[in-house]
Amino acid sequence: MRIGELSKATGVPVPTIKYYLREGLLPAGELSSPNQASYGDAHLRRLRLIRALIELAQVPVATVKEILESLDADTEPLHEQIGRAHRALTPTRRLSATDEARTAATTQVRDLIAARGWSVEADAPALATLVDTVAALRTLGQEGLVAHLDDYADAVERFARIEIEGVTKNPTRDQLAESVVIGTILGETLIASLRLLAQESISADLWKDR
Amino acid sequence: MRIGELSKATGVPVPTIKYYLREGLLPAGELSSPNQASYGDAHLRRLRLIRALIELAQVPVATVKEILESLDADTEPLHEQIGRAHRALTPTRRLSATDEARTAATTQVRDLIAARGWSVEADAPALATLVDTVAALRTLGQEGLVAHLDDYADAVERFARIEIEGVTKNPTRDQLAESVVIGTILGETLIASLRLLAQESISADLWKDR
DNA sequence: CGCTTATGGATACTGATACTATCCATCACA
DNA sequence: TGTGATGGATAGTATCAGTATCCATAAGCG
Repeated sequence: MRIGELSKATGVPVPTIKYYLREGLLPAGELSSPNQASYGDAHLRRLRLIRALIELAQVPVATVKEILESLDADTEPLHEQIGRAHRALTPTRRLSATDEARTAATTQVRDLIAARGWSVEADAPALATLVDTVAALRTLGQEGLVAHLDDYADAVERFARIEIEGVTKNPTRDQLAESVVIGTILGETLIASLRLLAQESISADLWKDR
Repeated sequence: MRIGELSKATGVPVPTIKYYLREGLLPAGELSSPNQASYGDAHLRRLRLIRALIELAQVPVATVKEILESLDADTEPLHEQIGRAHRALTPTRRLSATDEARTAATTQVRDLIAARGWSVEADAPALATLVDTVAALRTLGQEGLVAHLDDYADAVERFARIEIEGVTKNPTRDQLAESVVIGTILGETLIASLRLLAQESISADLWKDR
C-alpha cells in the first residue's frame, strides 16, 4: 500500500498521515527506494485506531503516542502496560475546591475503596481525579449526587467486569492489551453518549411540562 | 467582594478572572465607580462552577459559556435547557469507520433505543456519537464489547435514575437545572475516574503474573 | 496629604496543539 | 517522456486559553 491508498482507505488526508509519521504515531513504511515506501495492514489498523482515539475520544496526539508506546511495549507485564496507558490518559489535576470539601472527599474515597476491597495504588492518578471530583461536587452543593457514590461504584464494577469478560477470550497477548486499551478509552465515549441519551429520554418523560 | 478577594477565595488568578469577564462567562460586578466593582456570592459560586467544568471536566471555554447561557435561560422549559447543554457538550463528529460497520452500528443503535423505549430525537447529537463509537469499535475488531451494548445501557439507565432522584428534591427551578447540568458533566468525570480505578484493581488481581 | 497598591478596561502578546502548505529531488507508470 | 505521486524537510496557520502591559482612577494606610 502506498500512502495515497492508506489515505483513501481511512479518509485521513495525506499531509496528516505524514504528520503522524513525523510524530512517531505511525511507524515508517518499508522503503523500497529512497522515496518510495509501502505500508501494510498493520499500518492501516494502527491509523484507524489513532483516528478513533483522536476524533472520537478526543485524546491529544501526544497522549495517543504514549498509549501506542505502551501497547508496543509487549515485553512488559500486562498490568504495567495498562497502568502506563491509564497514567497517560489522566491529566495531572489542579485543585478547585474548598479545603473542607477536599478532606471530606479524601475520607469518603478512601472508605469506598476499602469497603469494595479494590486494590489501588495510592499514587494512581485516577484516584486524585476522583477525590478532586467529589470535592468539587461538594463545593458546588451537590452532596445529593455524592451520596450515591457507592451506586456509581456498583455500576462501574459491572462495566469493568463486562470488559474483562469480553477480552479474556482474546488469544494473543498484544491483542489482549490492545482490546483493554480500546475498551477503556472508546468505552468511555460509549458510556458518555449512552448516558446523554438516557438522560435526555428520562428528562423528556419527566419534565415535558417544565 | 473585590476581584482580588474573588481570586483569593478560588485560587483563580486575577487576569484569568478578567478574561472570563471579557468572554462573558462571568457577569460583570456592580460598579460603584468607573473603576471599582463589587462581586457577590453568586459570582463566587459561578466562578467555582466555571473552574470545575474547565479543569476537571475539560470543557472548552466557549462550551462553558453556552452551558451557562442555557442555565440562565430559565424561562425556557427545563427539558429545553438540558437539551441545549447537551448539544453544547457534544462536538460535531466526523466519521472514522468503514461503511459496513456504520450501517451495522446504525441498526444496532436504532434497535437498542426501540427495545428500551427511550424517547430520543432523531437529531440528538449524542445519537450520532453513539453510532460513530459503535462503528469504530466494530472497525477496530471489538465486536465483543459491542455485543454488550445492552448491559451498558442497563447500567447507564441506573446512573440517570440516580441523578434524577437526587435532583428532584431540589426546591427551586434554576437550582434544578444547575444540578442536572453539574450532574451530567461532573458525573461523567466521576464515572470515568471510578471506572479507571475499578479496571486497575481488576487487572491487578487478574494479571499480576502477566 | 501623600504614597503605595489594587482595580476596571483595553489591547497586545504568548505557548501549546494539530494540522496544512510548500519545496524538492526522485519514482512509477502510461 | 512527461504527468503525477512520494518521502522528507521546513515553514506557516488557526484556534485556544490564558498572560502581560498600560493607563487613569480609587482605596487604604501612615
